[in-house]
Amino acid sequence: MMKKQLIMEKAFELFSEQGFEATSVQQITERCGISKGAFYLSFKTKDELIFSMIDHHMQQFVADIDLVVRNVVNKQDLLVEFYKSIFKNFKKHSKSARIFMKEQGLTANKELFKKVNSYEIMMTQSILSMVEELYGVKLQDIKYDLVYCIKGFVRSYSELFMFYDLPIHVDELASSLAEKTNILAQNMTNPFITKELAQIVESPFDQEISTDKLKELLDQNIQGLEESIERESLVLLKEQIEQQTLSKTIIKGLIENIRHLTDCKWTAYVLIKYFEL
Amino acid sequence: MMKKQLIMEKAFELFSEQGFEATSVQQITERCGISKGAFYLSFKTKDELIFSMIDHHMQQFVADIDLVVRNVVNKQDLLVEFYKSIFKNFKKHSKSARIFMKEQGLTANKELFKKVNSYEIMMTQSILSMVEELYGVKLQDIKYDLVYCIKGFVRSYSELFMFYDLPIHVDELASSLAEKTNILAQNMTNPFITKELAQIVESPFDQEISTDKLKELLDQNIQGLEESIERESLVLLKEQIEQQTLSKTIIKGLIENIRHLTDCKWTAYVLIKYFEL
DNA sequence: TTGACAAATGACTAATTGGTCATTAGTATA
DNA sequence: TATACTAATGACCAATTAGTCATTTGTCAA
Repeated sequence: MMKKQLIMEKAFELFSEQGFEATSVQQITERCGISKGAFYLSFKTKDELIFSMIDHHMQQFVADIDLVVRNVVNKQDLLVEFYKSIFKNFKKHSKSARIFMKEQGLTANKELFKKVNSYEIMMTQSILSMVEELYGVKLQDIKYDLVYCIKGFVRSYSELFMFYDLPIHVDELASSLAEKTNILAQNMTNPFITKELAQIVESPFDQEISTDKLKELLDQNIQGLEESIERESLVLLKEQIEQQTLSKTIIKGLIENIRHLTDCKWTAYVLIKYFEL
Repeated sequence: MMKKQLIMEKAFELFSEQGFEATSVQQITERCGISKGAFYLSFKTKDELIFSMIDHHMQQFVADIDLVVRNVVNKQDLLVEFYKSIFKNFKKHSKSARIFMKEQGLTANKELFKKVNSYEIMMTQSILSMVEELYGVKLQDIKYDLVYCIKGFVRSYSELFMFYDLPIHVDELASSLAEKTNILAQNMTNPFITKELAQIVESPFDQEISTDKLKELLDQNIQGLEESIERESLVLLKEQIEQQTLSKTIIKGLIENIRHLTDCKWTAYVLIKYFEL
């Protein structure tokens, strides 16, 4: 378990230096200071490593956004907080963003594409639920289009973080984009993305969370922890999956208990979806 | 010359199927029905092939946009025509767009990055000049920001062409985005991208067109043509580079003569910049 | 100290890579 | 037909790749 993490970290460095296919298992093991055989004890193939890494990074990203969107108290600040969170993430993880968000297009591997795409869809859904929260039923017919605009802003301005080490003021950027978003929401009359179109785009790669997968996920988290409130929360949550006896409020509380752990962000996100909180 | 084209075409197919590094010279030559040696008669290395392909496709793209931006008669239609042109291009060349516009999967090669980046900058400058044409001095302080919004729209909505074979109505999309752009232009008060920031982002990779390179380019075009008005125009234009004796109007006309040839689009674009027309 | 088991090694394989070059095929001129 | 030339070939090379497995090392309890 420890070793897996080491490999992923070092591999990540190499990927961001040289790119995907250009990095050999040899190089990874050298930088880790382990043997080739040891690598294959942790990962069955090189592909498995790549898949794990994408999961890891995308999960962090998606979960972070969703957290902000769901938890902002003041509706007035929601947009600004959303943009702030997203660009702070870009600033912090610009390398992984560069590798995983952009590589989408040219990955030969169909499985890989599907994976990245499914996370992209989750992100889109988070944004959509934010737009609904913000503008309610007022903007039923333009909300899908607005989501695409927001995604466009994010893509375009994130370039500033990805390729240049500029001293960007995230707060100013966020409030500038929030203004733009509001202006569009209030003035747009001619949307292009309709509900139907949005559904077509989102549907084909839709991903369900199976009970088994979720349990597996929890087991992983549990194993990595010593006796603690967080660990116990996880154990309780796992029991709730098999048979839900506690109230939603209590379950929500248990999830809150684990949310602050880096490795549990994703689990928390999935649990919220699963229990429909 | 003929063979170069064949190789580039077939290689392009393979790249869009399997990706970049995953395609071997072997595979390319097999699909072309030529030997390995023959490949290395046309290109010194595999990298040279990649560079040529990027040049070829990006040149088409950039030149097309610039042409539209410069030549629309009715200022009212400018925005719509711009978007229409760009998305028609995406629709037609979705594969190359997918491969080459998504730059940074290829971070491995610094030279490659610089190349793609320089084209990106040219595109940005075309958009900027459009914005200036559209809104004049009125929007001095938000024009750079507006350019980033436009780029964002393009990126976000181009996704529809890249990954899904949807029956998109380009005209509707264009007018929808034109509306958004105008709304932003008229209501935005809080721009983020200032002139200084824009200059920092654009400057480091600035690319100059050397006289020699331009002559080389013309020679290439001339060689590929039989006796014709177009060919003679090119010859005359080459003379004008060495010693400019004709008026700007005449030179403009000569450029118009060659513009319709696919292989001369780029040359026309460069010539216009060179003679400051 | 011994024995049992898991963790880790790195030499090895088989396949593939980009690139070379002595050789051959094809063509045009004399 | 003979000569001179270029275009094209594909066997070959050294380097590198992902992945394997017989062997060694480390770590326990008895």
